[in-house]
Amino acid sequence: MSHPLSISERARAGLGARSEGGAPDAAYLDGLNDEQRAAVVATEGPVLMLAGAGTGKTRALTTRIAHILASGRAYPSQILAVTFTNKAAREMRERVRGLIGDGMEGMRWLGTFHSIAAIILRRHAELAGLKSTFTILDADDQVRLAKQVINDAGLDEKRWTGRHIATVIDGWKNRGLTPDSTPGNEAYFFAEGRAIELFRTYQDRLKTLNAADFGDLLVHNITIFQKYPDILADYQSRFRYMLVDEYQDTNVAQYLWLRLLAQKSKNICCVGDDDQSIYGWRGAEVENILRFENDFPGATVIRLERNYRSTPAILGAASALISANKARLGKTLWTDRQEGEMVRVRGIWDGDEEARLVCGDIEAEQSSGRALNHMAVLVRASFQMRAFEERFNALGIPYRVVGGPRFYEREETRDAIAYFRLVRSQDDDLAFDRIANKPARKLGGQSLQGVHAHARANGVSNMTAARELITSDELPAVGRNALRKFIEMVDRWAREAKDLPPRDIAEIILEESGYVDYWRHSKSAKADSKLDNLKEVIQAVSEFDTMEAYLDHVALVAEHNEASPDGEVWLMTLHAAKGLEFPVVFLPGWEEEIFPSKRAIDENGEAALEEERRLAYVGVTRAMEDCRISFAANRQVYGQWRSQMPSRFIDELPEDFVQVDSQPGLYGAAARDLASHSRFDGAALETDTYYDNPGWRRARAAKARPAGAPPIIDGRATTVSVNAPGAAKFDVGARVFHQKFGYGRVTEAEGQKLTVEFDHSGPKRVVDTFLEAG
DNA sequence: GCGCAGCCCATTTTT
DNA sequence: TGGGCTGCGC
Repeated sequence: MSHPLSISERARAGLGARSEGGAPDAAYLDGLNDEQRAAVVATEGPVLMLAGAGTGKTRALTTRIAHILASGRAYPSQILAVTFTNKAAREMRERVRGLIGDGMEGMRWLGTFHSIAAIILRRHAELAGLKSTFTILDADDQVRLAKQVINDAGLDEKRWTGRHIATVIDGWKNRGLTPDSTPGNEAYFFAEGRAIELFRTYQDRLKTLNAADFGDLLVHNITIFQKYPDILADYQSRFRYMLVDEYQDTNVAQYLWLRLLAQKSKNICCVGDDDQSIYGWRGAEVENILRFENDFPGATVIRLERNYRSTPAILGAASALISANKARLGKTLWTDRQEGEMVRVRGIWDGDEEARLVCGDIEAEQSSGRALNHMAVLVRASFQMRAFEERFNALGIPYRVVGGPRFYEREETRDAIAYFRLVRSQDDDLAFDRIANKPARKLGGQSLQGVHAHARANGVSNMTAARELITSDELPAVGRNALRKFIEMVDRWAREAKDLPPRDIAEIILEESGYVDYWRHSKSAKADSKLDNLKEVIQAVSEFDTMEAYLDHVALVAEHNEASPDGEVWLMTLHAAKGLEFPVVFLPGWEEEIFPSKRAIDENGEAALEEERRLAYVGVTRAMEDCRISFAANRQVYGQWRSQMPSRFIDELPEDFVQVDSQPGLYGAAARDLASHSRFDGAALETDTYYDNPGWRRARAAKARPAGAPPIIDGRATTVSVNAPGAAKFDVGARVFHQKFGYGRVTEAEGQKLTVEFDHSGPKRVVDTFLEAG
């Protein structure tokens, strides 16, 4: 393959004669700070741009692209710019367009890792044993396929779930492994030691289905690059400049892919923030960014540390928090802003109360003129959302949950797409299975089992098996006729698809298949919205020139632009909040076992704890003006009341930037007084600042600390001491009483934290201040 | 096919 | 606690 430089491409890019040397005084450099400017003009050789939260990294990145183009270093088609999300890709495209005007059509290598890898793989599909029309499977298909593989292997599907094996296989692919290169010892614990065998079967099945899953897109690329040096060389010389966004989130496969491509030009600029690496559990390797200077010798490292987003208190709190991590490159965010509120930390009696107070704050902000969409509630896990949703509904506060079930994951959209997939690629058994009898067309379990058995016995796809079966008498006449009709339909659509625009063919398929009628006649309450969604599908299809393009879009751009009205409070997980910013941010549920998540730590120990801490850092740095952290002393989790400890992250916040508004005595001597009330009036507590003054804090700390221990002197203490260590008031064996759990006996004491065997609710960990002598 | 009872489980989820 | 899945009975 050759890559002639088209003149029109140059013209579109607005390029004059190519000139060496940049134009450091060009207008687009105006308004950049020194570091940003350095990151823009350091075009040659490897560059690591360590860009802290809110430091204008996208601006630097897009200006860098503009600079490369404007200085004639490369044509748009010679720049590879990869992101993780479509949203980021879109934003980058728009912003580069804003800088250079036209010429963006030539920038065809700006996209997500997966979309770019898919383009490359389609060009060389046969080298990976696929046809260029291969289908891209989504996560759901992967699980279903994995399930089939487990069943075929005769393993117990309950013991080894499809999801489990799919996750294991995905993990290997994230590391760039194939069945041949996966170390044998890794499979030992999975599926009776047969995991690699399952991996191999899974890959064989994919080939038969003419399909690739997400991981394959990258792994096939890598395999092809390694096996065919001429192809690799071709891309190496094409991509003169490479830019990578969110480098801290790259997995091994992506790293290998980048390294192969960058070997020749070495002009690779990776942008990221090790402190915001929160996808380790999905295969992201923070080490990639930590190791950058070793991987790319002679690399220039540029730190963007000037923050344009947040107040000094927010930055101070975030910086102190993240400094507890060991595995980091180290950055210090600063701002020249002076003004701003302290970060507020509030300890609250229980989870419901927390939701009430947060929503009360939101209403108060709203009535003082703050727009609802300038506020966000960020939680660790989605189960925490319910309390807030209930409260929002009760108060009539409009809110928006980010990240719920997505358009392309809904049943009806997936069904519709399965029809399209089958028409395009009749080997797509997953699509076949999904819709062969949906709507019911008398293709019951018997007939389909017959199809499967025949397909497996002859090593052919379900469609092919079906074709063969209708000419034999292996199936009962009813099934045979149904199958024949089904095949005829699919064949007819496939013929029509050659001549008709995708929108028309989509409509024909959905109508003639009876799928639309299926929902029209459905008594389900959801039928109307399903029908609306099907219309949406057709609408979406009509925006594409070919069905192939639409299907790729669906697989790779699993998002759907839905109207996003203003005037709604945002409610989402911390993960979903990455990359966003809000004037006011609420961070509830900062309690041990919830945040940091117990499960994460159980699974991954210290590394997971650091990742949880990065998540906390991401949360705090989303706030522009006002950050309000809270924790509850009691919380219902899975229907059980639990006594909660404040998160260790609370203790890591610096006192200088934090104002504590704990409800009086939650973790101090007044706990019993407090506990004797049946409820707390949120409004009263909010104005109750009596307990929030240094004297009270000192008194509280003094009461809590063991006799003889030095007092905490105000101003000297470096952390917030809501959780000051102290001696337990009760000895092991003591009878105690707790407001929620009743009577019990102390079985273990560790500082103020006691384990109590309650007579009726079993063993619990509680803080001694909640207990009275029983 | 459907409806219901019982059972199990329960982070995060860019593509 | 509650949702999602399964298996059973019609």
